[in-house]
Amino acid sequence: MTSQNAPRTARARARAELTREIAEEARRQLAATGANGLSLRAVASELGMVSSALYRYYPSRDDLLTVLIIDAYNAMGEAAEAAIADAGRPGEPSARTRWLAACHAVRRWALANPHEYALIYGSPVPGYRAPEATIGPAARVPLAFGGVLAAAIAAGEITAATDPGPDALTGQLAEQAATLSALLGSEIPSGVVVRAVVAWTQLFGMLSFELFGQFVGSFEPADAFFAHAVDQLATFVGLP
Amino acid sequence: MTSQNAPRTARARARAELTREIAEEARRQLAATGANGLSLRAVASELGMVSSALYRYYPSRDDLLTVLIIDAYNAMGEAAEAAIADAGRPGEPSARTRWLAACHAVRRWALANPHEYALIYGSPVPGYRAPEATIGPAARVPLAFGGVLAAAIAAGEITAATDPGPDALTGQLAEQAATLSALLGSEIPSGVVVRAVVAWTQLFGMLSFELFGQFVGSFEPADAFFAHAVDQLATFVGLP
DNA sequence: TGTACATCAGTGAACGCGCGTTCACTGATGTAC
DNA sequence: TGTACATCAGTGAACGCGCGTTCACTGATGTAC
Repeated sequence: MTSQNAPRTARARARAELTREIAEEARRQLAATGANGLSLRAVASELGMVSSALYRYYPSRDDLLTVLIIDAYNAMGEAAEAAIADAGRPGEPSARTRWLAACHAVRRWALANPHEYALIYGSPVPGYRAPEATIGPAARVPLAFGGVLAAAIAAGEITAATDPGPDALTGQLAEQAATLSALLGSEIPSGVVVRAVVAWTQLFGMLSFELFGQFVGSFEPADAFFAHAVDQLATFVGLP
Repeated sequence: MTSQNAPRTARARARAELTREIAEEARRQLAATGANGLSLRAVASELGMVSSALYRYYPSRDDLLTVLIIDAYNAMGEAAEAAIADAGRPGEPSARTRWLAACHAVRRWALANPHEYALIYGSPVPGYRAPEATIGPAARVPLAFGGVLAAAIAAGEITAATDPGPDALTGQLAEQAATLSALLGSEIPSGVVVRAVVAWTQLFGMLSFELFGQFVGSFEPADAFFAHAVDQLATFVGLP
């Protein structure tokens, strides 16, 4: 996002600032109306410009959307990472504490930014194809959870009872889990990796249901259910 | 959807038929382009009519959308119910077999109808407020799973080990679970109900990730992971 | 069975809207000598 | 330090598109007597 050096000239400074301001205004409109309500004309006029001027900064609407998507992934990733770091302060924090803190931080972020959540975890925007630049930021949350697990393994905090016979993996799945485990750069057993992915999908399943209205009439408000579920799944993953 | 009696006059017959054909054409376009690509003008012209003629059949675009949403919920519900019924043929089917059959049926339907899945489980259509008529159909899938559980309880197939101390529920959650249990009209323990909802959200979390592209680069194709996960969660729910 | 009237389906034109994107332009800012 | 030229930001008009919805209308279908 930032160029190689701090901008020297007034022109370059103005450009950097406006590039940021456009994205910020777009984010504001996204938060207010959702991805479909994001209009270049509205963004421009809010900034006191004419719509065609935006093309000096972003080559198309999709590029602006990409920036918002990347920012949303990064914001959620940061929220999870910060929660994990903060849970580590008082002397003896267990991996489970950090794991649960990350779950709650992800939910807090999602509830505070429902349209940005929908942008990255809802139905894909029609006609939009995510470029490769989104892959890295999208991986931050899973990597944060993976980091907690890796540390837990290193500290011997994962109970061996979590990957016995029933977790024996077949061909395709075993390969995928091994690849993912290697990606996390650690010695997390495949069985634990798969259970973690189960917990990860459950987490986002709950959030989508809560935000998209599937809990209306049953587990709404979902606070208690959420807390209970992440707790049970932390155990499921093997965090004591 | 159907009027009280079979239509007598030619006019009434034609009306019933066209009402259905409009919805069918709309469903076709939804499947091809997604909810945003659904245009009254396109539907009308595909049927050889002028767009304003649709207003004799549906008062607005939102009403047509509502029909599609209800149909999608019903289709998925039927798929689950049929799978459960079919899993009951050969003499001694366990509740677990039926549960797993329902999970796989839901996934099969979702993969075959990705845009309809996105319509009901993706981000809400902007500006659209779901009317009460969608509540019943939306409940079919959860009710189908609930029915499997209720039968399992009646047959003594749920292991008691699934709701011990750790499943003790706090105020809000206990109430919600009791309400839901009563709604299923059976004696399912609250702890089992909550675990079933966890499994339910996990199921749809997986599907959304698979369909919306979050598994790209890790658990894609997701067949093996899906099978493994629903198996583990059937155990988690307490189905032996 | 036949006629007079009411109901209803479908037409075609129009309203009013907003969108992303292109393009030739002017005037300010920056750079090289 | 001053001048000549190149770069770039922002303008304003326009293109071409498609959308949902309204409305006065005509002609066919149905109904009552």
